[in-house]
Amino acid sequence: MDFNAIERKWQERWDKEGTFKTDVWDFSKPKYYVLDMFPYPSGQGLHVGHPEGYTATDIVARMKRMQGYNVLHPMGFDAFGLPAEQYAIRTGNHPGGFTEKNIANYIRQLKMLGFSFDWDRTISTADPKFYKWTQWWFEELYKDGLAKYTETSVNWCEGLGTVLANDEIVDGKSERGGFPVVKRKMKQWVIDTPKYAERLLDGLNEVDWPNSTKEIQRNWIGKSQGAVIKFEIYGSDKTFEVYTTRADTLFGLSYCVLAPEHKLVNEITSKEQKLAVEKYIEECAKKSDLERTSLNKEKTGVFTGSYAINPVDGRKVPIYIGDYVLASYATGAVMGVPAHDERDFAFAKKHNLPIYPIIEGGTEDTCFTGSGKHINSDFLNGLDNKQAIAKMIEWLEENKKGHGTTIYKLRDWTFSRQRYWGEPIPAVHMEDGSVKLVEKLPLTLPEMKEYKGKNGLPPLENAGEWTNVTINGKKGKRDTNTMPGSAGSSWYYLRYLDPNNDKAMADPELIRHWMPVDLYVGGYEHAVGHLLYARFLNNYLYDKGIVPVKEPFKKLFHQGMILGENSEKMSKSRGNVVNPDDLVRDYGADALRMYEMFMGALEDSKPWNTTGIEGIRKYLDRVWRIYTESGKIKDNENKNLEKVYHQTVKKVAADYENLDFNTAISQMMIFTNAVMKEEVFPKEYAIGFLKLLNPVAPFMTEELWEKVFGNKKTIAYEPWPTYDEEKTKDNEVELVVQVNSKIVSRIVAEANAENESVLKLAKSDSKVSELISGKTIVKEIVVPNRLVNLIVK
RNA sequence: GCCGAUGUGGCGGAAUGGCAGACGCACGGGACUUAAAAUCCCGAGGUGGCAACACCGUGUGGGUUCGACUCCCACCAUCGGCACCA
Repeated sequence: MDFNAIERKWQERWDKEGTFKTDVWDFSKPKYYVLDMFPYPSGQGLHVGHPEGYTATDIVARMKRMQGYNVLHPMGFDAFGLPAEQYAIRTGNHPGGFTEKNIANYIRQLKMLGFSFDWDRTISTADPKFYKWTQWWFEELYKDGLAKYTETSVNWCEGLGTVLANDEIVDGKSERGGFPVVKRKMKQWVIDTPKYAERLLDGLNEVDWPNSTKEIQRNWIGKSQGAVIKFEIYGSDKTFEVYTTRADTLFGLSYCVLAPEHKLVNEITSKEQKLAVEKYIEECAKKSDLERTSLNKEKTGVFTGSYAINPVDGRKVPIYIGDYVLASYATGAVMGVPAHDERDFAFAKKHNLPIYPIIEGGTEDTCFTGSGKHINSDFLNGLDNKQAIAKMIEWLEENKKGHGTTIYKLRDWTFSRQRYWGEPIPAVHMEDGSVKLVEKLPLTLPEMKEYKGKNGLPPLENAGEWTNVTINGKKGKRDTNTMPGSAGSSWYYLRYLDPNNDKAMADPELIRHWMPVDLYVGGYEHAVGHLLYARFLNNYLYDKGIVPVKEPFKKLFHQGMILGENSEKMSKSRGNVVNPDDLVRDYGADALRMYEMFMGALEDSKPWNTTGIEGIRKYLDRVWRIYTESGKIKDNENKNLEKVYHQTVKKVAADYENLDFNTAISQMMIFTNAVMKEEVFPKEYAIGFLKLLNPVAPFMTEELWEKVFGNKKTIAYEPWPTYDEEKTKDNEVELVVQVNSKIVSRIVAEANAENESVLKLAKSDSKVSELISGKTIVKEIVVPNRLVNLIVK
């Protein structure tokens, strides 16, 4: 069988006949929206990991079509990104051309692999028709006060010459390139995602997502309940606030620490300490995040010369600055209770500060973080931690010294990138310092002679006239930053519904009909970045009445990684990369799809094995021969195959639905193994099985559908086979008989027989009766159709 | 350190609390062939035994249960996430 020729034939046929075009306005059938995370079109083309997730969704899409759903199964390209920009810098060519070429190659490969995408709806985030609407929602966020242009402390990456968001940093280095990242103050566009923190947390309870992903998002949002406590400064009218989850330990206070960047530091530093404090601040500023965290476990700090007054007992305690306190979290100041907090303990030890135990179990020279009764704590004495926290917050609120509060770790979404190849931020900075939005969208990227930024400034600074704008006679300058990669990917799933609409993101009626996405499959690495931003934006669009649901992705699944044959991550340097083009040439797309689905559970990482795909190729050849050469397919019945056929129809559909493709394929193999033993393969079963196999191996099954059964129309919309539950079961079943939980025999009984008769049968078995004779039966256990267990003494 | 996941033959992996190892790969034997490949049939967790069969066996140690890969507790290992978040 010439699988290459067959696959080519059907690719062309599907293309020509528009087999997989979706009429999104056909509301007569139930909808099913099945989506893949769209790829960045790199110069290398697809790697074998891509077809894994794409085959999974394609199988579901194909089955759902046959089950009568109107299926939307689109594909597009996350086309802005660093490699294209670096290519442009290197060659002087526009990154757009490079990107388009890569997209064309991706489309070729995706068609080659037989994915049933509707190619009329494909999108590219770098297309002005698309990013017009990325810019549009940015402007809406600005109007609603959620996008802000402010001076903030940002993650600056010198190596990339740009600012990065928290999720783009791994171990204090940039995710791309691994360059060091430092904190820097810059005027930046940021989006107020923390405003949605609570809702983003709540929404996780509504969605069918992997637990671990939900947990990662919960940790990232980082909800914390505690109290803000207000401290007065001795001999001054200034105050500052600390945040603590352990308000109950206020009686154990021995000092306070402000972050080095805290705005009060200058004002409260005494003359004597000024030099030391300034030196310390300077040292901190120079350190990267990495140095400040991992290399600096020692709790450094400097005394400011000022004292705070403990609001609950009036005692004076010294105020320090120390970089273990983060300016960006909560109030940027903490209270030091060394007796009951490990970090405070380490700090106190280093700086010779007193330790006041206030919970039973604590001492003056240890750190006790457990629970216990409070002591030396006035009105808290005798209470446990939980009661004491509540009581203290009550006291603080009554005395106006503080209040209970909830805070989140989730930070603003840093939205400016100092790059060329991204969506231009549609804002103009006027001479008077105000910001005006660009009214006519899209604001397209200008052509450039030079794509590299100069002197640490964004490349668009060199765009000449493009940057200068006059609005109502007043001069201004365009924002020269571009948006992050996560901007376009935060809403692309809406655009597939209506990719050419120039009046809206998509027609409101279509959004109402098609959202949410029913199944979304993509890599685990997006567990926070993309998946959190998309949820944020969707929630926002929900508030604006644009989207009918808060959560955009009802069911989410992460495919695992395909490792090299040596169980290591595939990489050029390890020399263990396998290429989809080669595999399709040698084994066919059907075999590649089927093998990747058969390797193991979709979510697991699993090593590539060349003999494995050879085995699948042989299996497909065997199926081909059964249909074309065996002469077994006849109109006759064959009772021998009845049960296994109905079981197979049942199991395959259920497994596809649950994305358990490996066991679905096993079941299909069990079925064909049974067919191999028979002389007659009833035509009804042959057709049914072909339909079951079609989602996995679409090319070969289309060919057999035409060649063997003489059909002129595609199999893609043929009704999905049904099964008869009764016929999946045996009339007779074999039961295991145990005596004292040890298997001693097997009996054959009628299916669903009464327990009484099964027991009788079991006891009459010769081996069993031998073992139980002369003994007392203490207990009789019958598991219907499975087992009998007799406990004897 | 905290959170999450995983641990089963030579390998990839199956098993609503009920026959562990389905299905496949690799392997061994056989048929076909002058021969090889392909194909088809058969075998196979480990140990002992000619064999029937016996014993052992799902990371380790306990527990619940008539019965545990499955549930509970503790521990070990691997992977992923967060990490001075007060």
